[in-house]
Amino acid sequence: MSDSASNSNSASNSSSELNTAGLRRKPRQARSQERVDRILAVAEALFTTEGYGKTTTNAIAAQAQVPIGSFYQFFPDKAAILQALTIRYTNQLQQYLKRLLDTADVAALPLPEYVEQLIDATDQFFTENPGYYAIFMEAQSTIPDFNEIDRAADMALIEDLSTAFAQRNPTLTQEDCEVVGFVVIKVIGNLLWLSIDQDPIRRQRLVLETKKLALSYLQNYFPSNTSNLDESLGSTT
Amino acid sequence: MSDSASNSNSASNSSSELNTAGLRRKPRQARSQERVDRILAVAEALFTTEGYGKTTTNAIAAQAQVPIGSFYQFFPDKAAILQALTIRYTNQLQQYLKRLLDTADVAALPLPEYVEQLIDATDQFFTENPGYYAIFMEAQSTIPDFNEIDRAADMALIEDLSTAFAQRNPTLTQEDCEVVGFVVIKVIGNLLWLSIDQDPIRRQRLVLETKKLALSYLQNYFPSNTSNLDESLGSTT
Amino acid sequence: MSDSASNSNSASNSSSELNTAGLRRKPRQARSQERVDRILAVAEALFTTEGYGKTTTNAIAAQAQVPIGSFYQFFPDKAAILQALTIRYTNQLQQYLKRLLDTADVAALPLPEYVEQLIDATDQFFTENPGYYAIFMEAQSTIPDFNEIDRAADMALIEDLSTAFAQRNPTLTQEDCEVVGFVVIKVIGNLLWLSIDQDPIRRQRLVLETKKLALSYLQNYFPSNTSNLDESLGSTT
Amino acid sequence: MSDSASNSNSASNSSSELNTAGLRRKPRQARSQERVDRILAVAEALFTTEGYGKTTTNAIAAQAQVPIGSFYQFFPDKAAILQALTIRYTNQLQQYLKRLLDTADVAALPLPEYVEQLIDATDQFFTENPGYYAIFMEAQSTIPDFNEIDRAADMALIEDLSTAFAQRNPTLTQEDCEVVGFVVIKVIGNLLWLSIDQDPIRRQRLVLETKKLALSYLQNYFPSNTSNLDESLGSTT
DNA sequence: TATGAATGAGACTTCATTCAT
DNA sequence: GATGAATGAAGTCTCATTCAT
Repeated sequence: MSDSASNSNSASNSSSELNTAGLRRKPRQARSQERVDRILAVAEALFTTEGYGKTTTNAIAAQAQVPIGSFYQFFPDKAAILQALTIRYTNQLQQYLKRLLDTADVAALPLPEYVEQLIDATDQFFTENPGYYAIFMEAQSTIPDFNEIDRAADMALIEDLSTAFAQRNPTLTQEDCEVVGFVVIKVIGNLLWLSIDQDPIRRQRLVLETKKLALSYLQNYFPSNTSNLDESLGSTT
Repeated sequence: MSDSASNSNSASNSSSELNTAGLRRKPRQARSQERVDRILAVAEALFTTEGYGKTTTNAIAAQAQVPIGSFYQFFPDKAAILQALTIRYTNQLQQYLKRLLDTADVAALPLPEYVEQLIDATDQFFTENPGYYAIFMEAQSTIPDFNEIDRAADMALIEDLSTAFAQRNPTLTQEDCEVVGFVVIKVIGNLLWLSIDQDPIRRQRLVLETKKLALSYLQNYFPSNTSNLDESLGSTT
Repeated sequence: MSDSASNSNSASNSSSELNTAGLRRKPRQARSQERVDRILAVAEALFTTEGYGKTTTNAIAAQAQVPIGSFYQFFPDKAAILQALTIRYTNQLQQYLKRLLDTADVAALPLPEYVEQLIDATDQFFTENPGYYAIFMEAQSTIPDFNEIDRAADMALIEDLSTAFAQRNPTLTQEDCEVVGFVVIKVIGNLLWLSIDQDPIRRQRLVLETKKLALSYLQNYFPSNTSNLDESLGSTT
Repeated sequence: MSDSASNSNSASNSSSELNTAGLRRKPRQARSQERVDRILAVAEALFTTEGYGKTTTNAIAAQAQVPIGSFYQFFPDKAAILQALTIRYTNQLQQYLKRLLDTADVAALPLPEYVEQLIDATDQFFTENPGYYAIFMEAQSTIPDFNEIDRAADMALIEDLSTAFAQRNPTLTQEDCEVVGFVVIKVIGNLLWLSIDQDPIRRQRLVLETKKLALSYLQNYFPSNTSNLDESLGSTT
């Protein structure tokens, strides 16, 4: 409470910026940030298990052990928390993939391996964050103009990918890179999310198909000498 | 199911069955059917423009000129109407595509043209039914176990596609056909829906990319001698 | 909806119209009307004793033994009940005075006696309806544009007076009559209301002064041969 | 109180005393006094435009650039500010009229001119302080026993008038003077306030009627040789 | 069967006031 | 003394659903 220093490492720093989006008041003090974090964590859980519509702000506040009045000091309304959650998620995924993509080895990987890494990473992220897509979709249908709000957050992610693409094939226009990045991100996200609640075997198959899909598509833009997909990705079980 | 000829004798039958899903009472009389139709039409409009959460059952009933009491004779609760809507939509899309796929000419088309037709048809359906995907997503996050409910409706659509695939390449297993059908349907749906509220130029580009994506992917399962995608699909404007 | 005839007598009509103002739904059934009446009665009491701000809609509904949901079926919001109350009051006062003024004897009375009757009647009305003015003032400061809303209701009252004036002195313009009516009504109302919570002696004096004031003023417009006010009104105690 | 010369030595004294009423702590320092003044100014504006009920203490404090914590060091609660405002207003009006009445020339004026000056001054005060009456009425219905609280403040004003009356007609008892003062003050206040939001022509007429009313009434207590009201007040435009 | 007035739990949100810093 | 984040009781109002007519 009275601890004077709490931010000597810059790691937590970036994470604290993430939660700032859509907030009414930027929580400067450590306790406030903890509260916001608790609120988001509880909200994520409730939205996922009960659904957005059936989750009440009072329930969120109560479970997060934050007075409802304080809740509304941080979030202007119920929808804001949904928005904060999606933005936080998008940023987390971006960080997650950025760490992967920025690794020199990965960037230099042949396309098939590259795709495999990308998709495995995304898959892992989804597994670790089961609420991601569900919350995304809820936001989609609940928040007016969500697409525009989201586009900004999404952009960072797509641009990272786009940059990697541009390095891999300098002849592509920026437009090309962005569109391809958009398609890849969205398709992977959709397919992996659909695979989540399937039985393990089918799930594994869907992940494999996702890789096949992405790779086949990307090869249009990154021609290589690898001609046999099955060889590079391994065959079906 | 795989019979290529669509029988004309039980035409009205299938259409009346469509709206039966999730209904409390099968409306036998013409007036009831009209009412159900009006309810669905109004609900579709309101869900799309206002969002599911902000649409009240009373508003739906009022606009559909159906007494609220009667409303609850057809639909057990608010969610049921969402379910009925998604099922109706899925069936409509299935009918829509079935009509296309069942045409002998189309089935015999080379893969690129086939894909093009499939995607253009889906795109058109989305354009004509702007609420489709939005309602789908709402159902996803609102109705518990929606995926399982939906899977049945989806199945018919996927099976149609699957059957077409089997005819095109008899060496594929049924499992393969179904998975590929699932992937194609979902990916096309997702991408086309994302393109809907984009500006025309970007939208056109996304449709093109969708075709590229689907074709590249399908060529893994339907090898042919067409090697140049751009030739077969035409280049960007 | 299907009731073909419902307005053969005009007597109860006017009384039922009174409470209709500002209502969300016109209560057609007897039970509904009773409820509205109970709500108004309870609200009047609570507004007077507790004040408008401290009176809750739930308290009103509870004391009136009307479910809060039903309450909001009749009144769109808390302010509407205030408005209904003021309009009802104005109408009641109008009815009250009209009955007096319409009496042939009264209309023919010399001005001093006429004024005396008018003020005594108003005083009695205020005594019988202690909430009148308080609620009026609350409405004044709570409802935006209340003055305009009120003006209509007020008009009837003023016009009755105005008509009586015109008969008494045909040389007056309508404009004159209305302004004088307005001044008399407002001044009497204000002064009598101020006298309500004073001790009896002072109160009686204030009523007397009110009569003196009104009479002196009116004599500007209705010259007569009565020259000594004290004679006609009696002298101070 | 009735001394005709207004002392110049304790000028700032009186002004600082004005805001002291109902305050928790007498602000000794200049900054505190500024703050109280700012609070009152902002509150007056907000109460007038938004209404008392919809104005929050936090909003007042924020707009007055006074920390909410400090706010509560000056005012025990929200109602206190309303009370302070009314008392300040009453004092201001008293000062305003006192300055007028204390002028030897005015006191010696014939009754019609005297009344005219009094009413014009009051009218001007209302015009310059548009929130006066509204805030008065709000206090009336919000603060319990406001009448008693107010009576003290009012008394000074009435006593000034009462004194002037006594000088004008020494045969009147003090009781008479006070009652007449009360009636005149209240009636003028009420009528002028009602005229404020009317169109200019009607407003002018109402001011004229107010003069006629007051003069007619006062002539009962101050008989003179002026017999024609219209001559002395001028005729309508 | 058809109707729509009635219901009331509970949703979201506000704001006067406090008190730890 | 000064500050403003924190508080939570309580307010207004909604709406899915029922059931008496």
